[in-house]
Amino acid sequence: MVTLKEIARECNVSPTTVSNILNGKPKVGDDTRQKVLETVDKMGYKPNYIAQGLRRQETRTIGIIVEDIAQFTTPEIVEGIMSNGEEKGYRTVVKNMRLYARWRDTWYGDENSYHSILDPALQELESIRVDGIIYIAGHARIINCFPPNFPIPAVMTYAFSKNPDIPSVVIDDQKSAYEIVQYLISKGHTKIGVIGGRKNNIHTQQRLLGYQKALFENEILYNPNWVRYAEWEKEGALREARELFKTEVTAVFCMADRMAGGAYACLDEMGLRVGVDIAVAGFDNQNIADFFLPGLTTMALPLKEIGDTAANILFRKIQYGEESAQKQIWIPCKFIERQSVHELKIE
Amino acid sequence: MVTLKEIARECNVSPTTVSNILNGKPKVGDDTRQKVLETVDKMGYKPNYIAQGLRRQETRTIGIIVEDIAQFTTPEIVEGIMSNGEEKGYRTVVKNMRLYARWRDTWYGDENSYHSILDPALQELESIRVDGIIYIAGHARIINCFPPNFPIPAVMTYAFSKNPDIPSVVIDDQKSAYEIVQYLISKGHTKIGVIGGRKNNIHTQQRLLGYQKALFENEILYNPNWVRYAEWEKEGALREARELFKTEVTAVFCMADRMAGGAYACLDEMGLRVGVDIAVAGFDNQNIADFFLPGLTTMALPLKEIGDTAANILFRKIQYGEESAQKQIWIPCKFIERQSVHELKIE
DNA sequence: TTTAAGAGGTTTAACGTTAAACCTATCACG
DNA sequence: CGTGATAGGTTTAACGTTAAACCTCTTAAA
Repeated sequence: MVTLKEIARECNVSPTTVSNILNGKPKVGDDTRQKVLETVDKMGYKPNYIAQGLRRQETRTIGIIVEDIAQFTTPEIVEGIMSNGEEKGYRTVVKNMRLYARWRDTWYGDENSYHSILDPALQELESIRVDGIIYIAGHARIINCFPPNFPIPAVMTYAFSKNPDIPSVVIDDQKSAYEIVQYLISKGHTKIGVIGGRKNNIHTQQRLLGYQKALFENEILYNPNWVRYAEWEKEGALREARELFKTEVTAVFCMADRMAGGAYACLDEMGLRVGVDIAVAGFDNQNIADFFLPGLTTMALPLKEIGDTAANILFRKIQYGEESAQKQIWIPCKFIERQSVHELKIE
Repeated sequence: MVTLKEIARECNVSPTTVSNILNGKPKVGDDTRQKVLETVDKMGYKPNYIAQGLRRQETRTIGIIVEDIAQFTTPEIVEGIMSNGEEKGYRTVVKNMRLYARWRDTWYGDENSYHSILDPALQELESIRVDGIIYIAGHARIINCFPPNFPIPAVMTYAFSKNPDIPSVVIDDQKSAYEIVQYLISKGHTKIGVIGGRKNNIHTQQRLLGYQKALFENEILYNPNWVRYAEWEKEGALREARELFKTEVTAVFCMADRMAGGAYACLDEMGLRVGVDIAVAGFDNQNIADFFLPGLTTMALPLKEIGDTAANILFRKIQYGEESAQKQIWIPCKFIERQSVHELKIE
């Protein structure tokens, strides 16, 4: 590979001059500049970022740690970070922990095995000397990821950090659930079932709060028998839906589109029609939602915005040392209306 | 950050000795080794990969260029590459070109604007001094990506390279299409429609060949009126399905699950039932397929395997300079049976 | 007793770039 | 005519690591 020195020798100038020209420093003659630029082009010189990084003591690289790159929420957050970083001249390195691939059902294994995956990843990002780190959680909860006094600027997304110094950018579960349940109520539904995710999961809890708040504000009594839990999966939701639809509910709020799939399947079994006999609302706007028949009304996760916001916070910290005042940023989801919720006729 | 020198001073040995210990070189005394390792641990030393890379002239990093990280085929290929690379001690850097985000409908813009995106990405990977590059195409075709005599070992996936020196790992469209059409025929269908992707796209062409081959082997006449094209999207497929189902076809082979969604929607409009009145087969096994009602019978793309295979070829080249004998590797898809294809009753 | 072969290191230089300090010729101005 | 400023450079050293060459002491064998 061609180096600065070779360009310098070819042009009879010092390497420093070549470096100055390529970095737009002043104090270079016009003809020298032109000759050097021509030679750079001719010899196909590519700056060596490794050497630059060593000398400048900054890599202009940020690390992204991802619990699972194949998890449907991840790529769009990554995209949000990358397109923000690109504007500011930063590269990105993605480390994939592949948690789901490793522990499909338990998701985080125990704390020890989680750290046996995480620590090498963190180690490596430190060794690459990234200027900052963004962590993308997969199936959120509170994560004990960055140790106290972690030396590299870092931001958590899609989950909260146990280390309170680390800012978190998360979706506003409660508000979003509140909104979609309000919508169900506005369509005349009052007997509204819920199929939630894992029972003690923070998302499930928050969305349940939003549901309760909407009921409360409309003076609808909360009925715990209509609230069921299904581990975020279609099969579980199918199982729970079979029980739920034995009651008099006219609508169901599923906390994931995947689980709405279970509700659809159940209603299909029963010979009932979604959006005619029973209303179904989802959550996520996962790409599957558009393929349901009828289309699934749901809340779209603001994934790109999460990535973008996290990147903004990180870069403010990297570039100006600015600590984010607000440690927890809640981003609202966006309501997507399709055809799975009908107006309830008043008898 | 702690450096080798500081560890060395602390232990009263030379930096070389510390380096030797950390790199498992022989010729170090047991007590020196132990003292150094303890100090490394105590002072929290993290090797500086930047400096290592400069000195060793290898970065143990491979670059992945991705047309679109949010494209559903991409993350799993990336995962395949990463998990292979990780085993061999290689890091990965992902460059996202975001082609789809930029040119939603045209996909590649013209050759010039494509290169105005690609070239900086390639440049950058050269500047990082990656040891090798894998390109992941999004919406495949033949791609003019790596120039002749490109100095870094490279592999193309999901599409062919115009540069014949670059090995390509692609799915075996023809064989896979052949298989699924054979399956339709085995269920008694002979009047089989097709909804293809873009007309001149290489995938469409190859899958059409597979379709024709299956017909031919079963002595079924090819009827061009039953073959329609829909730009890989649901809406187009819905439009084409409305025409197609005016004919006497009893089954349709859709070249993408998304397009099968259009066929389902059309049959729903017509009050016909998938897997009872009309059989539908898809292609991709995109995550949506499992949510169709009834579940969509389709061919699963071997995405992880593509990534894994590409990485193997690349590492053979990087580590042993071994040129891949076979420049084009075809990986077959896997048949996934669900309920969208029924046995045709003989009248 | 001499020699050879290790064990257990150390010293030096280099990877490619650039910050900081330094040098020289030219020109304007009091 | 001397001084200072400026344009247009050059030289040196350093970023953190490691390959290669070198050194010294001990031990065993001839």
